[in-house]
Amino acid sequence: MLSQKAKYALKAMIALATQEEGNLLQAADIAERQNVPRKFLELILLDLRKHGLVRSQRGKFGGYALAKPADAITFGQIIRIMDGPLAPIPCASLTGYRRCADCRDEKSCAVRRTMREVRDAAAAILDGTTIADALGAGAHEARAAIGA
Amino acid sequence: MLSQKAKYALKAMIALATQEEGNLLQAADIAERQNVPRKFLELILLDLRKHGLVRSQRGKFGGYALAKPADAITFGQIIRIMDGPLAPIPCASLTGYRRCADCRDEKSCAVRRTMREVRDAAAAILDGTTIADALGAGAHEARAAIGA
DNA sequence: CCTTTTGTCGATCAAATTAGTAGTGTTTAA
DNA sequence: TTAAACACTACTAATTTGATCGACAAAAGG
Repeated sequence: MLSQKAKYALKAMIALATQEEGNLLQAADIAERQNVPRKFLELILLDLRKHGLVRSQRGKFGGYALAKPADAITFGQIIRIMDGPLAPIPCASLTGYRRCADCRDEKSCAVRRTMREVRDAAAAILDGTTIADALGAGAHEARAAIGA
Repeated sequence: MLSQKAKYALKAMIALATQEEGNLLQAADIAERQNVPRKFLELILLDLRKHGLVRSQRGKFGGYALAKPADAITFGQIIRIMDGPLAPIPCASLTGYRRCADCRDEKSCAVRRTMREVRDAAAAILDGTTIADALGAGAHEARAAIGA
């Protein structure tokens, strides 16, 4: 399951992407537009900043902006920051591998094998969808259609 | 994330599938083989029985068996029973749809659209992989290769 | 310098979920 | 009738989730 936190983070990033280059958006603005608790959103933006996805400016007329072009930020990056690995189970994760305590033989584990397939499929979509794709309603589909 | 419960359920079903037709396997046996807490496993098997995936026999020499052929039971069925919908977010679920409280316009929500893609990809794999596939190490891949 | 506005950060918290455990009952075969 | 097995209910401890609060720091403007 995607946590509320990750969902809010995605929505916030999309909101930031609607701004033109260099224009700051304030937490309170984003919170109101996206219907998200303001203080909670601040924590999320802080976290995104610490991971280099947004930059912030303090003080009067401060706010947040994307730290990179919208087409260089993927859903996968954001979700991994907020919720951790994409894999349904740690033993099937590339970025956060952990052995199952109860596993007798990982090599022959059908659960692991199938969960790896699920992970790969999810990662292909989430690492292949950028914040820029999220802006135009049909952008990703269009991209997919031409095989990009 | 796949819960321990769902993981144990999958492992238990695979264990039951190794038995020949009509042969019962006891909870204690499965628990030991698969390294799963026995009492917890009993709850899981009970749940699987109530959903018609296993049958049980009480009393001495009782135990559990699959209620249907192994190739008629999918990972998706088992996971939905234990953990609920496959979709990462309720608004992207087919089997357990629920609107997001904070959503202004679902139709244009890029998060939802992308999570639906993820759901579809996961469902394709999990509803396409059966307990029978899990037995032979390469069964599913073989099946996939011939386009079945 | 002072005030206002805004991000930063630590602490705290209530509710839900997860991963079990315990114990009692009920059925069945020998 | 007894031992072995599933059935069912109840409980609980730990963790995670989804926040909220308040003090602090910085930046801009008068």
